Amino acid sequence: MKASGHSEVENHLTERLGTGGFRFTPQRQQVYDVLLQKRDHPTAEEVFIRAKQAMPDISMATVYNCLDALVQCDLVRQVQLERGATRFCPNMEEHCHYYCDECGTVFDVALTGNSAVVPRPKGFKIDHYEIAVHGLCADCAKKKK
Amino acid sequence: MKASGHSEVENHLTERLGTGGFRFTPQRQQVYDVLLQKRDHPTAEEVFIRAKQAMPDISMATVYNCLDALVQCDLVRQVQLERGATRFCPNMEEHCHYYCDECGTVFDVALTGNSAVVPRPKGFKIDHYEIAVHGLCADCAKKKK
DNA sequence: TCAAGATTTAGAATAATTCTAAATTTTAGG
DNA sequence: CCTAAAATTTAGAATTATTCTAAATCTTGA
Repeated sequence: MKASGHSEVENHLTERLGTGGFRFTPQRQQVYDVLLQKRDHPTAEEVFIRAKQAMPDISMATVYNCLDALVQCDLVRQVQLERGATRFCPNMEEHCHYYCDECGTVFDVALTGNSAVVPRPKGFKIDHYEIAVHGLCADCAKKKK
Repeated sequence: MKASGHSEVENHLTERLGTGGFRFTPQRQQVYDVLLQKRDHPTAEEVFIRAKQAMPDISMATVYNCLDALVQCDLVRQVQLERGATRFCPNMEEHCHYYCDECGTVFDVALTGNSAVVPRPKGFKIDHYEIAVHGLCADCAKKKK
């Protein structure tokens, strides 16, 4: 099932953009859609390629602009897992990223109540945190054995 | 007090390099020393600049080579906090990184027993994890208020 | 003492991101 | 509806970060 129908997601997007002082634009919607439609933590480059399918004239600079706007609106997270390109993730629930150092796959695992509580050092005002778990995914672990 | 005296750190370095299939070299020692001497999570560029003070002929490619070797030997961690340059950290204890989005300062906070337990998804073989906490450091939080 | 393999080096090449300036779009006010 | 101001988009240049390459140098073990 595709998250295609208008209204809900789109309203959310418009509202959040507005709150952040940004305008709604078709490009921002397109970029957000790309992230929602395939949640494989794409890089900006990959988002660009996918967005071009529906919007052939979109430019790389715009993709970065859109991604940055979405990040500032708390609709999308930036994820840094390795040297090189940043990835983007539209899942705003508390979760960790599991990264396979062998094949590069990334997946989310929700953080439930008791797991992962970070210390609160005096005076530091926490905005958010990112947990990246490195290792071998089930498939690669099996192959290596 | 500087961690200058030979033997201990140096032995550890030699041993770890050996285990990882690497040779001990003065450059690797120098790069490791730079990381130990000022634990402010420098980028490769910063390591390069500092290393050159004691070893003017060292090259950037060597700095990367040394950092990579140290990372593979579990003597150093790579830390990705923002878009852009990777940082390096010689603290191998379990800890989180607190990053001030305003001024860019980074500091470590040890993870004590009860804090931060990541889920163990079936089949995934965890190698290590990185926790990055974003927000405002005490100083910047104060100024903003 | 020598050959093989590892490491270093400078510089070129590539990749990722940011910047720039002009064109376009959108918005609010009249 | 019309217009000026502000935001956004665009292509391409510029910058930054990292990787690659090939030649020179250093180990190391036979």
